[in-house]
Amino acid sequence: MLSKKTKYGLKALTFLASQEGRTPVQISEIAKHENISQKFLESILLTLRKTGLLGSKKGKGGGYYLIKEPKDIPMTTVMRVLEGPIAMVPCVSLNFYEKCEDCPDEASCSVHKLMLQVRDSTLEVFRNNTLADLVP
Amino acid sequence: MLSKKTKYGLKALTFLASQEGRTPVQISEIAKHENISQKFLESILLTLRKTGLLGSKKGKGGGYYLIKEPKDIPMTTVMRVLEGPIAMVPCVSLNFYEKCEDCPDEASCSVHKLMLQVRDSTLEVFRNNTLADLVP
DNA sequence: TATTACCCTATCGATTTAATAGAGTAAGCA
DNA sequence: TGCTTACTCTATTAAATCGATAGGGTAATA
Repeated sequence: MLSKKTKYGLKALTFLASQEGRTPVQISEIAKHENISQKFLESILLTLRKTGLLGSKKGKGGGYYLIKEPKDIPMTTVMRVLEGPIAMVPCVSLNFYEKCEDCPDEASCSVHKLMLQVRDSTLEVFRNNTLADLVP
Repeated sequence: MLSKKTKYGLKALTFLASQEGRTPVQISEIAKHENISQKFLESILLTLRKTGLLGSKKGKGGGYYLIKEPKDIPMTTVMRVLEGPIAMVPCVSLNFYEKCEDCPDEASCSVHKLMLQVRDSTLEVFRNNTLADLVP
């Protein structure tokens, strides 16, 4: 299940991408427009800034803005920052790999085999979509 | 993230599918072979029986067994029983649809659009795999 | 009729999630 | 300079979920 954090994050990014220029947008404006708890959104935007997806400006006329062009922001990046691993199981994750405790042999694991396919097909979707594709 | 319940359920089903005949297999044997907590596995197998995927036999020589042939058990069915919705968001779920509380218009929702693609690609994987395909 | 093994309910600790509160700090403007 | 605005950070919390465990009940078979 997609977390609210990811959902809100995606909506906020899309909203920023839909702006005319790249002038800072206040948190309160984003929160209001997307029906998001402002305080919760604050922490999400902070994460996105720390990862280098967003920039921020303090003081009057401040807010958050996109650093790169929407078409240069692939969904793989966004999803990994917000949701974490794209794979449904750590043992098939590219960026967050972990061995299963149970499961003596990965190669002969039925779950592994299936989830590998799911990961690849999901990954393809995210690779084929940039932030620009999400803007209505 | 895939729940342990689903993971264990898949492993148990695969193990049953790999058996020679369709004679009942004891819970304890499955649990031991797959490194699963026996009590936890009990509840999982119970679910699978109630859904009609497994049959059970009590008493000496009892246990669980597959009712249908592995090749006639699509992964879509198994995943929906064990994991629930295949979609990452209720508003794009075929079998567990729910409207988002926020989000005034589904058609223009960026998250909706993206998650629809993910659902379709994941669904295709599950439709192309039956239990028989999981057996090593 | 005794044993085996499935069946069911209840509980529990740990973790995660979503949200809230409140204080702190930097930037811009008069 | 001083005030306002708006981002920044820490801490807390309520609720939900997950994974696991315990223990007794019951039906079927040898």
